[in-house]
This record gives sequence, structure tokens and C-alpha cells, in this order.
Amino acid sequence: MAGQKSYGQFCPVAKSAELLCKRWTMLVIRELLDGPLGFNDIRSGVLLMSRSLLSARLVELEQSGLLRHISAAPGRRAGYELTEAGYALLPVVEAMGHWGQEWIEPDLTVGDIDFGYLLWSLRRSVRRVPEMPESFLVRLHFTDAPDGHDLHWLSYRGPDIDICHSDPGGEVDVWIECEVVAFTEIWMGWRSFSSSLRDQRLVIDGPRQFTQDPFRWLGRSRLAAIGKRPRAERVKPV
Amino acid sequence: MAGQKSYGQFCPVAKSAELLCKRWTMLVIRELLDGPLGFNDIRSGVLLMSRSLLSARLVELEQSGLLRHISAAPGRRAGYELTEAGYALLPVVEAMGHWGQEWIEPDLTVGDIDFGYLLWSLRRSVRRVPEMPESFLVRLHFTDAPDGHDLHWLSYRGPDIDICHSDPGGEVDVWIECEVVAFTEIWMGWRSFSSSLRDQRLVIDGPRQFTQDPFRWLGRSRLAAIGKRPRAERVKPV
DNA sequence: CAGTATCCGATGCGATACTG
DNA sequence: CAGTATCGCATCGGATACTG
Repeated sequence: MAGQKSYGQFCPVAKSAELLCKRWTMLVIRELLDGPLGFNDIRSGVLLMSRSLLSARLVELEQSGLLRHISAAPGRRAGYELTEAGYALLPVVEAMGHWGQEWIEPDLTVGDIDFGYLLWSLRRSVRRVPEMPESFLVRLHFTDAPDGHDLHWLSYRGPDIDICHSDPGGEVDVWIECEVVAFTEIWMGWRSFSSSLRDQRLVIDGPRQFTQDPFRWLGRSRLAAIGKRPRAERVKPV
Repeated sequence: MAGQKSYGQFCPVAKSAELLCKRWTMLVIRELLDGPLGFNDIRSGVLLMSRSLLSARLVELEQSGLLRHISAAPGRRAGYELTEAGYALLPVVEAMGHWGQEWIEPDLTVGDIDFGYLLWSLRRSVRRVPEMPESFLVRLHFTDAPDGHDLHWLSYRGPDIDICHSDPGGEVDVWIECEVVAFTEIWMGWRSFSSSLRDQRLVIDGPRQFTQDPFRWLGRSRLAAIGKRPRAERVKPV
């Protein structure tokens, strides 16, 4: 219970660090900054975090006043929601994300975990575009993904967008083929879409109005517009 | 050596957190953001951190490329300096400081440690003002500080400003008397100077031009201008 | 689905002692 | 002053099992 010892300083940076700089905490907050989520939805964003630790962190954060627990009610699912103080952490998370995107050397030795996180991120970033028909289906093929995990369908139906991992049926409008690493790099803004088309790292087929800039409806990382510093100046994890 | 396990995500927030969210790390960076410092100068800013851990952190941060070690040379002291990537963390530290100042409930149960940090902070914030004579001496009396630690002199002599803990001799220009907690609160912007004068929490004596706004030459926390949220909305450590 | 309880090994970190 | 080396305990956190 007691938590780690205090830094013994009144400095607000120190106090903030006491609350925020614990393992997984920033990532839990990152997840919740988009709005309330249920326990297992949070877990999807922090796949390697154990249930018990997530549970403990949520209690800590609630006690500190950073979030509150929403209990289930008719027509409402249980979940967690940041308080105003919690939402006020957006600039902190943004600053960390911005810095990381600009300075950290990517090391995409993709395992299943990054893959799961990519899909989860993608799920949050997809969006309709005006020229899209009521019903729109995309087949996404990760050519190097393990066994049953290589095929995914994005199903845009009215306001609902789902990512399915088995064929939902219906006619496919756009086909995409790509390796996981390359897709991630493009999605993060670390590799350009056009050059990836040129060297065939990404193959896309379908009506031209959708294939010429697929990231309009796929979305991209919010940080994709921030360029990386020259390799020599970058920072590397451990 | 191995460090904690990776979060297994390519998200820049996660990567940044891996590098930054370790115990003491943000505070070491905070210290260095003002410019290069020697080993023991850094220690003065993180009094409760053990030497061995500071040493280890500095190695980690150097290996990651956040700072570099400056070896001693004729006319130059050994020390540590942030790299460009390290200095680029300023917005992160500022965001954390801003958030902390705005949202965290202060709990000033002052022990020696906070006291030491206050003095160290003060040392960095004092500055000359134009109307100050070449030589200017301030006697600072913390009425509730332990035994030999209650008296301090700020000695402004030309460009040099020193904080002495024993009487440097010479005529005192300004006298200040205050309890440590109250002084901290005023310095942090949590309590107003004028109201503190009124209720005698702070007593200051000397020429009017220096006593009417002493924080011009004492300096204040950089975060002092940021107001605290209403008590009910604030966040508390653990 | 949405958690909690318990166990126990890994590691983080402070204390102490030592070195150039 | 500017660190490094070693030791041992505290706690952190993942695995597993269990509950409403």
C-alpha cells in the first residue's frame, strides 16, 4: 500500500513525478485521455500489464483524485473516467509523445505485442470520409503476421466502424497488403506512403479516390506529422 | 544493468516513459535543464537520492544519449551536460511542473529535506536589481529552523551572489524573519506576500525600495504565477 | 466481463565502505 | 571532490487462482 518513498521536495515537478512516474501509470492515463473506458478496454491498450497491477494502479489513481470509477447502471457500462485534474494531464502526455516522436530511435523488432497495440490504435483512429458509401469494407492483409492473425477487415457501416478478424462477408471495396513493420512505420509517419507504394512495401487496390490517400480514412498516429531528428542525434532506450 | 522490462509498444509516449519514468530521473533532468552541473551540485538538488543511484542514473542517461559527461580540464570542472535531446525535455518538465502547481495539494510538513531544497532553489533564483548598490547584504532568519540552520546571509557583491550560513560580516541592508513553511508558501506563490506582511507571518525591515517587493531580488519559483485550483478539485499524493 | 487475493521471485535502491 | 563496489532488504509486479 504505502507506495514508494517521497522525494521529500515541495517542487511541483517532484510531486508530479511521484504521482505519474510509476511503471505503466502514464500509459493508463494515455488510454483514458480519449474518454471513459472499461477495465478490459484499458487492458487492450496495455497488453503486457497484469490485471492485478492495473487494478492496483486504478485504485491508486482514484485515491489521488485523477480518475473516478463509474459503476454500471442500466444502459451504462462500468468503467473509469479521468477527473478534470486527470484530463489536465493532456499537455504532459502530449509533451512526452512529441518528444518521443522527435528524438527516440524506433526499434521495430515487432512481436505480437506491438502488433496487438497497432490494431488497437488503428481501431481508435479509423474514421469516415464524406465520399464513402454507407457501407464500406476494407481487407487488410499483414503478409508476415502469424497464422490466423494476418487478415483483418475494417467494416464501415453507417456511424459504426468495426475491425473484424474473420471475414464479415460482403463485397470488399479496398484491399491492402503490407508487412506489419512497414505498416507501422507508415502509420507513425516514419516512412512515407508514396515511397512505400513505389518500392511495393505497401500494395493497395480499389477505387482511386480511396487508394490515393488511404490515411484519410485509416487515420494515422496523431504524432505522424512530427519529424524525427537526424539519426545521429537520436536517443535510444537503454 | 538490464533495466526494467519494456512496455512492448512502439508508441512514443510509451518509449518516453521507459526512459523518463524511473525513480529520480525526472528530477535529475530538471536540475540539468538550467545548464551543466557537477556531481555534487546535482546531488544538492536531489538530497535524498543516494550517490550510487545518482551515479547509475547518470550512466544510463549518458548511454541513452540524454546527457554527456564533461571531463575536467584546465580551467574547467568536470560535470554533466544535457545533449540537445536532453534539453528538448524542457517542455515535458514544464508541463509536469505546471500541472503539479495547478492541481496538487501542497502538504508542507517541512523537514530538513524540504528546507535544504528551498535553500538550494533560492540560491538559483536570487538576482541583482538595478537599484542595488555594488555590495548588498541580506539577513534571512528562519525562526523555526533547527539549531544552527536558522540564519542565512545573502551576499550580493558585484556579479557574485552567495548564500552564507555564517555571518560574512559587513553591514546588513535588509532583514527578513519568517517561518520556513510560510516562506516556502510565499516563494511558491501559494500565499500572497502582502497578506503575509499583514498577519506578520513575514517580517521584513530595510529601505522601502527593497522591502516593498523583495521577490524582485529574491526571485520566486518560476511556477509562482500559476494559481492553484479550488481545494476540492485538487489531487493529493498517495 | 470485471475484477480481487495470494504467492514469491526479480530488482530497485539505500547504506556503507572504499578509491583515485 | 567525484565517484565506484558490494550487500541486503523492501517493494514491485507478474503468475495463478479465485469471486461476484
